[in-house]
Amino acid sequence: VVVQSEQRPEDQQAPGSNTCAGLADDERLALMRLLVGTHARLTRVLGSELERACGLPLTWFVALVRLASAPDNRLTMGELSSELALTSGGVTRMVDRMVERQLVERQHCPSDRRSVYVALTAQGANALDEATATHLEGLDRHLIGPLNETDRIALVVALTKLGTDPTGGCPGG
Amino acid sequence: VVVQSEQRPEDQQAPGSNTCAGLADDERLALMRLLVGTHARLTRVLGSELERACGLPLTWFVALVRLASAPDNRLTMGELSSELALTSGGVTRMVDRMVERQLVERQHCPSDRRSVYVALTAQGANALDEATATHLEGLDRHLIGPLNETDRIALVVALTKLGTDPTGGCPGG
DNA sequence: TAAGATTGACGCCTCAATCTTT
DNA sequence: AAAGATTGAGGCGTCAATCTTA
Repeated sequence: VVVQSEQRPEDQQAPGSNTCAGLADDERLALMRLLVGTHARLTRVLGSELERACGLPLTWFVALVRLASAPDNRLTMGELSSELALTSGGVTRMVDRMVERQLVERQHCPSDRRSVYVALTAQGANALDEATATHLEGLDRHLIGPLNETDRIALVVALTKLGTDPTGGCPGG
Repeated sequence: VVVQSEQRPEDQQAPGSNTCAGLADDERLALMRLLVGTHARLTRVLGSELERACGLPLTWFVALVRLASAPDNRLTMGELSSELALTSGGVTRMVDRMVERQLVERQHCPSDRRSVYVALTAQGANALDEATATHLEGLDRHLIGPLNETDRIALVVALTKLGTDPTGGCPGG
């Protein structure tokens, strides 16, 4: 069921008028703005902290986590693409860079020779171990710390509902 | 006050072990993952809908909204940079592209000749008017629709607390 | 023909250096 | 010297075309 917000007077303006004076106060835009701003700030702070401490981009860390928790510590390119909300081409290039640093390696997939596995290396596992403490501490400080338990639970509930939106559009899924 | 999460057994593993088997279930990582995923999906869907319907990138729309609600429909580059969570260089290039499409124009700032105003043009105001209906409808469908009022309010509260984190790092602010 | 992955072209951002004005 | 804005170099992602295998 689609909830149609009640019509607001600001929504109806003569075309060519002084252009949406009250638009900045729109509740829907404000919420979106909040979400985008929070995401930007959080990824920026956590990313630079992790980069400084461990020389590891935040996106690589996420990829390493997914690989580490996958069966045999490996995933196909396509699976990784879904996990990271990246296009196929984007994953190819990210994996290229991670292979260069020997954090992961490509492996043939015997059951389907079109697919290629990307597998965690020992070096990748070590890097993940080292980075984990730093990142979890950053998460505690910037994401968990400012919220009480009620906030945190409500946030999970709301984001989960948004995540299961059937009209969604993921590149890799 | 920083809430220190209770120690989880998964956090302590022998170095060089099979590497963080339970890491994927960590509550903090899961919440961050949810936030990043929701942001990615939402900006992707709303962005492509707006682009298809009006030929306007989502980031431009946000910029136009900020300009439209500013005094005299204009902001300095630095102010716009803060509003959009973009670096100074990023804003320069974005404004370059918007000037090219005649949605905004640069104006000298008499009071401080180092600054330059970016001002909404009539054409920019029209583009904003046209895009607003599409975007608000998309917001209703993808952001407001899936949530009930309780969720929505809780989401605003939580994100606001995260936004006022004193340890934050904005490029333009 | 379709699916999985890669590649080339390109868009958009960041960082650091630079220029102008304060 | 410091602040506001711009520029060049470079990183990282998307899209569309391509190649290989099913």
